[in-house]
Amino acid sequence: MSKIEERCLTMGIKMTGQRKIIAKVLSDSKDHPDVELLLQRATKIDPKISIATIYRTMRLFEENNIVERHEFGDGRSRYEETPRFHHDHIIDVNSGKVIEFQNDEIEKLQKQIVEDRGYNLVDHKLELYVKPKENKKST
Amino acid sequence: MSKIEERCLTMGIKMTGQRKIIAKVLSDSKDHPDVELLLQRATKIDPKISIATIYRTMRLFEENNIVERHEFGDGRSRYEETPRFHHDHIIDVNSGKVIEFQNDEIEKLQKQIVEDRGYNLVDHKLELYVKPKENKKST
DNA sequence: TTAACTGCAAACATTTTGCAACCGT
DNA sequence: ACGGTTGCAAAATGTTTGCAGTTAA
Repeated sequence: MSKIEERCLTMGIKMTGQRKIIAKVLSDSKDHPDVELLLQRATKIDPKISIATIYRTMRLFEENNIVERHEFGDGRSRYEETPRFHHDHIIDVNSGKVIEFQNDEIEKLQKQIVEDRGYNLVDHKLELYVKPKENKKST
Repeated sequence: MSKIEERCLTMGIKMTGQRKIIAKVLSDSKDHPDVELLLQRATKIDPKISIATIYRTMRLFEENNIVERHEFGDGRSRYEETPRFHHDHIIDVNSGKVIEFQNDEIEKLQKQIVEDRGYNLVDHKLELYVKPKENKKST
């Protein structure tokens, strides 16, 4: 049973065949797939799964904090299993590669910034768009 | 002449009647309007301006670094005149209000994080989603 | 003058939804 | 059995584009 499927049971989510497949596909993904890619991967297991089910399932998982949804600026949503330890993302704009990182000091500063202004932090998004260091500039 | 119109001239952008209106509307906006809102405001000056022109003009301005485009998670793009001093955003998820802030220490840490990994920072996005501090919790 | 711009409507891409059939508990 | 779930296709949403007519330089 996939990690995500376990989380679903904890949340009392009814696990249908399709949801199990989607849970497994995303649990096995080491990248940050979009709906199209999830559909491709799920289709290999169940060729008649529909994109509407992927959308509905990702929404369900997101509402239950089982997955995180990201918008990295390419127009569509991308997903990852909610990580046990929070991290942010570095996006290589040349290759599209996404690298995860963690920085406690920034986290602390964020909390402090909003609390100084009378707010509580409920969520945040930090994305660093980068290009590889090079001697020659590309493009 | 609006601040944005001046910037356009510097960039050698041909200033049509519609572009002048859109430039003025955005220069006068103190919030972060989306295309729909820009259209509403522009329509008060020229009732026959079209939404396609707003889209095309915002893209043109964005490509020339005259405006910044943001996606605050509500599905549509929102714009602001490219600020003379960089800042990030706090979004009050209850009211939708956007507050700008600046923190040099975080900026420095971001640069350091990517450079330690062999990259150059070309852009970044930092958004803090908050709720007002309260004694009672709402929702 | 003429290449670029505009308005309109159609096209697009992504996501959501209505509905009848289906399935898990 | 029955309420939730699925697949399909249609609709909704935000954005882009082809084209014929218009305009700024």
